[in-house]
Amino acid sequence: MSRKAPVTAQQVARLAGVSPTTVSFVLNDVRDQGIRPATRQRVLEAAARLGYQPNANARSLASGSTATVALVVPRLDHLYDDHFLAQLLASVNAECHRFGLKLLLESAEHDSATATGFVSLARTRRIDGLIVVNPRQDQLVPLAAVAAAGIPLVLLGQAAAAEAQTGARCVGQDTRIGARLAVSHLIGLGHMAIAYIGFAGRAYVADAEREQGWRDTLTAAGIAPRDDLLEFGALSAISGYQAMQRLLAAGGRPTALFAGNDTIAFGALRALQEAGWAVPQDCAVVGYDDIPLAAFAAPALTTVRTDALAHGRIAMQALAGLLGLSAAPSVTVTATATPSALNADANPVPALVAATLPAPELIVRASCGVRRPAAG
Amino acid sequence: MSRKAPVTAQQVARLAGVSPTTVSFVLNDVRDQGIRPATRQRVLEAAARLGYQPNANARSLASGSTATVALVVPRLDHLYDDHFLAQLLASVNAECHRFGLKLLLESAEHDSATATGFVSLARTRRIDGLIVVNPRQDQLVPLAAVAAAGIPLVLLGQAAAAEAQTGARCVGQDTRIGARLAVSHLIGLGHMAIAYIGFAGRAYVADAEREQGWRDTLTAAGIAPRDDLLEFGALSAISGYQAMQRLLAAGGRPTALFAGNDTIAFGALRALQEAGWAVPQDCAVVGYDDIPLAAFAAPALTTVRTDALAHGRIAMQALAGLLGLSAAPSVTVTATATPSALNADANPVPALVAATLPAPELIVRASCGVRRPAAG
DNA sequence: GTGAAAGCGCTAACAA
DNA sequence: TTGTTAGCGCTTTCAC
Repeated sequence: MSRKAPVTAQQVARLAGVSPTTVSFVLNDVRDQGIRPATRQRVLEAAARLGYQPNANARSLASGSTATVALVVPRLDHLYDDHFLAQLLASVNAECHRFGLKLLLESAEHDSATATGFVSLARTRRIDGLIVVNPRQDQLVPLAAVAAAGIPLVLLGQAAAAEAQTGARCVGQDTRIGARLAVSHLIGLGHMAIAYIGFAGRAYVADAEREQGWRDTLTAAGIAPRDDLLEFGALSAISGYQAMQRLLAAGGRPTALFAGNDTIAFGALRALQEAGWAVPQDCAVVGYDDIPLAAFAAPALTTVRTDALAHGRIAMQALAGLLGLSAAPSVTVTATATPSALNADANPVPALVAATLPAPELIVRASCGVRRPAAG
Repeated sequence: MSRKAPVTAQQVARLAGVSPTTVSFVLNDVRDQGIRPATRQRVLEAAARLGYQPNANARSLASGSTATVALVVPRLDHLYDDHFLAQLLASVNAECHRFGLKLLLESAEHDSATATGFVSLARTRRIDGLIVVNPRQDQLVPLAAVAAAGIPLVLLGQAAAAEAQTGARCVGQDTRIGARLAVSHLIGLGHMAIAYIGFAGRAYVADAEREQGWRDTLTAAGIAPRDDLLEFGALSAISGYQAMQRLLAAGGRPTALFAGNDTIAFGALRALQEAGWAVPQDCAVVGYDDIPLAAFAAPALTTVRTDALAHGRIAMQALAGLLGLSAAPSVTVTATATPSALNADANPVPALVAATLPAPELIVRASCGVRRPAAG
C-alpha cells in the first residue's frame, strides 16, 4: 500500500472553520494570543478527528528549531566494553524525553579532523544543539568553532578547565580523584608495588588523568611510580589479560594492580589466575566503573564507582539550559505536537546547573584483600 | 557570540553567476541535466569558498525525504546488561553511515500502546523509515498500521513468521535453535537434570523461544522438562544470582544449568559457588550471547554466540532496500551534502537481502565440563 | 544547458 | 480575537 497523503494544517483549519494561523496558535499553545476557548476546542477536535500530525520539517524550516539534539560519541563500538558509555547513552536519552527532544546519535569514528560530522550536523540545521562525549584533543578546535558559531554545545567528560579553551559548557570530573581513591586505599593496605594498566594509551583525557592520579598518589605517599609497573591495554578484557601478562613477564612483581576499568580488571584476574597468583593474597586488584558484573567477578571486584547516569543527566540539563528550555514539557493533548524548542537568543543566560556531579566512590569488595562484605 | 546567518543556495548561485536551480542540480549530482563541466566547477568552487551547507529541513520539506532513520529499542537501560543490544546499536549505526543516513534513537519505554512514539516519528516525516527492535506483542498492531501506511519498516528480533502478520520486513532468528544447541550439548554430556533460567518472564519473544527450545530439546531426548528446574530472572546478573538461589532452595538438584543470557550465568555462578557447588563438577553452566566477559568468567563460560553485528547490518540493509537505496553513497566533494534518500514508490521492489543471518554457534569453554580449550 | 517560477507545510508579522 | 500575507531554503517542472 502506498503512503497516504498526510493531513495538513490547512485541512484542519477548513474543518474547524478557521484560518491556518489559528490552528498554528492553538496547537503551539500560544497563550498571549487570547484564543477563545470555544475556537480552541473546535480546532483541537478537528485535529484529533483528522489525526493531524504537523510536518516536522516544515515546522523546523519556518521556526528555525528542530527539537532535536545530537549525542556524539567517539566510537559506538566502545559500547561493547565501556559500560560508562552505555549508561551515559541511556540517561541522556531519558533526559531528552523529559524535554521533548529527539536524540540523533552520531559517532565520530569516521570523521577526519577536518570534516567533522558534528559541525555539519549543526550547520545543516538538523539539530538545535549537541553533546560531545570525550572529544579527542584534535577535535577541540572544530568544537570551539561550533561553540563560537553560537550553537549550543556541551562537552561531556571534559573537566571544567576546558570550558575556557573551547567556549563550550563542560560537564565532567577530573578522574584523578577516583584514581586517588583506589590507589590510596591500596597504599593504606600496605602495598608499595602498585601497578597501573591504562585503557587507551593516553589518547583520551580520562585515561591520562587516571594514570596521573596513580602517579600523584604514589608520589604523595613517598613511593616512586615505577615504569615497569605501567602498562596499557585498550578497553577490552582481552587487552587487560595481555597487559597483565606483559606486566608479569616484566618481572616487576606488583603486589597490587589498579586497572583503568573493570573490564581490564577481569582480564587481569584471568592472567593472574593462569600464572598461579592468588587474588588478593599475591596481588590485590582494583578496577574502575563498577560495571554490573564487577560484583560477580571471582573474587568480587573492588572498584571505583562514578555516577554515569548523573553525568548524562546533568549534561543534558546543561544543554537544555543553553537551548532555553528549562521546564519539563507540558503534556499536550491528542495530536498536538511536541513543544518546539525555542532558540536561545544571542548570549543566552548561562544555565544554572544546580545539580553537581556526585564524587566517585570506592566500592570495596574481595579483590583488594579485605574480608568481603555482602555481595552486590 | 550569536549565530551567524547561514549561507544559502542563493548566495552560492550569485557568486557562481548562475541560478539557484543550477546550484541545486550540481550539488545533487543530477546527471541527466547535462550541466557543463565548467559551470559545475564554478558552482562547486563557490560553494566551497562560502562553506555552503544546505539546510536539511528545507531540503526535506521540498524533497519529502529526510535521510534519517530511527532505531526503536524497547528500553535503553537494557544496554546496561544486554550486550546483544549494544552490538546491534553499533552495527546499525555503522551501516547507516554507509548509506549516508542519520540515526535517530528512540526508546519505546515511555509509550503507551495507544500513543506510540514511532508512529508519530513516521507521521511527522521526521524519518524515512525505522527499525524496531524486539517489539512487544501489544505493539504489533500499531506497527502493522505503520507498515500499511507505506512507511519502510523493519522488525528486528522477529522471526520471519511475523512478516505476514505485520506486513513489515522481519529480520531475526528463532532462538530455539540456539537453545537446542546448548541443551543438546549438555544432554550429550550425560546430563538429565537440566535447569533453565529465563531473562524476561516470557515477555519477549526471544525469551519464550529459548524456554521452548529447552523444553523441546529435552522432550525430544526423552527427558521430561521439570517445572522445578525452571526459574525466571531479568536481564541482570543479580537476577540470575537470585534465581539460582531459588532453584537451589527448591531442592531440584540440577546437574546443569542453561542460562537465558550470559549475565544471568555470571550471577548463577556466584550463587553456586556460595552454596559450595563446584562448576562444572557439581553443576555445569551454559550461557547465551557470548558477551566479551564470558571467556573471563571463572570458570570460563560455555555459551551460545549469535552474530549481533550481522543482525544489525542485515536489518539496516533491508531498510535501505525498502528506501530504494542500495549502493554505498557516492563520495561527494567538499561542501556537497549527503545524497538525499529517495522515497520508495508505491509497492517498492522487495529488497533482496542477499546476506543471511549466520546460524548460532556453541562456544565451548570450561563451565560445561569439558577440558578448556584456549582462552578467548 | 540554464533559468523562472511554483510550491513543500508551517510560522509569525501585520492587518483587520 | 482572527485572518491575510509573506516568507523559511530548497527541489523540480517546464519553458527558454
